[in-house]
Amino acid sequence: MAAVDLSTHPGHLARRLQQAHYLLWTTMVSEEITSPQFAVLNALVTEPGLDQRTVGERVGLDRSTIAEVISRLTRRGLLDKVRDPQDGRRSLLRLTDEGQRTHRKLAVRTARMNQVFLAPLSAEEQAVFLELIRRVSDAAEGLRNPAEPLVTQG
Amino acid sequence: MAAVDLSTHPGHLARRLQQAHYLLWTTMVSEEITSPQFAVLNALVTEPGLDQRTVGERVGLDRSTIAEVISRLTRRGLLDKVRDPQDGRRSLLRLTDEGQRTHRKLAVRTARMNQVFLAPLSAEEQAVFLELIRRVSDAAEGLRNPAEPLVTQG
DNA sequence: CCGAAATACTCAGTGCGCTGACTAATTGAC
DNA sequence: GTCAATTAGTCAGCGCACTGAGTATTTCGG
Repeated sequence: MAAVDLSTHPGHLARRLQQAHYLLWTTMVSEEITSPQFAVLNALVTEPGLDQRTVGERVGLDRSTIAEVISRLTRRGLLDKVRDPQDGRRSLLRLTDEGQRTHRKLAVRTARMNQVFLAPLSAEEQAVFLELIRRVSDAAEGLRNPAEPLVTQG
Repeated sequence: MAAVDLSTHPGHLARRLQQAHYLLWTTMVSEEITSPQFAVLNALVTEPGLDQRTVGERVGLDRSTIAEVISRLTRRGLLDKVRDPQDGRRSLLRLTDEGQRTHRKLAVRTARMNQVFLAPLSAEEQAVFLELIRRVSDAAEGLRNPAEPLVTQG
């Protein structure tokens, strides 16, 4: 008794949504390169030479996870990783030619996949969908760091 | 060049949404019991005595993952697992008293958390949000099993 | 200049999520 | 009744995601 209807729980739905996306990704985009890995490649297309931490920030991965993702991409030869001569703490990242090619190829497939994924929604619904997810995520993200409390009441 | 704007990619947003939810869950609901674990408890409140595979189906977890989740819940003493005397392949699951109590407690907190999570949206937006996620997930899920092709054209 | 604080990264540990290969039990065709 | 197919669950392996502890490097206060 007193069980809950999970289909009204955004967290549960978010998990299901991600699983659905994973499924579509592996069938329509790539079985080798994952969606987070593609996100990293994409970040480095825009800003080559970023350090590891910043890439993680761009794509929304913490220090540990980004380290693993990068190690896999490096192993596959899609990425070069060098110590920053100016700051020995940093690792600077750059796509290899192979990484560039892979990004281009997957970008095309990803666009197709997104169309299929969103096909059940009308064009207006698609826009609303993306906007609502963004707003909810951003707001929750904001709760993370109390962002230097404007006035420490009391 | 030719980089893509990930904020228009539902998969990327889905991942961020789940991370945001994870964050809120651990701070507002429980650091011990995870959201998928709660989903399992919840399924067994409604239908005690379900077998492992069916529970997985109810909450959307594959055979391997559900096995791990159940093993953790069993270790914590929230679940009892017994071989089905009628069918020796099955494991039948049932909440312990402790499991019942835990479910009740977390159900309350989860409701509060959902309110906070969805607070950035108006009431109508919240309804739309949940409905759109459901439609997209269900549709993608449907692509999984071609559902016995009606007519094998050709 | 020197020591403390901050910063970038690594490592160990936990948990979710998937696949493919395997085992054990049941069911069904014959 | 026997053998093949199906079904439930386990196990190994990969990958994402987080925390907390530890290391190396830089920066900053004095």
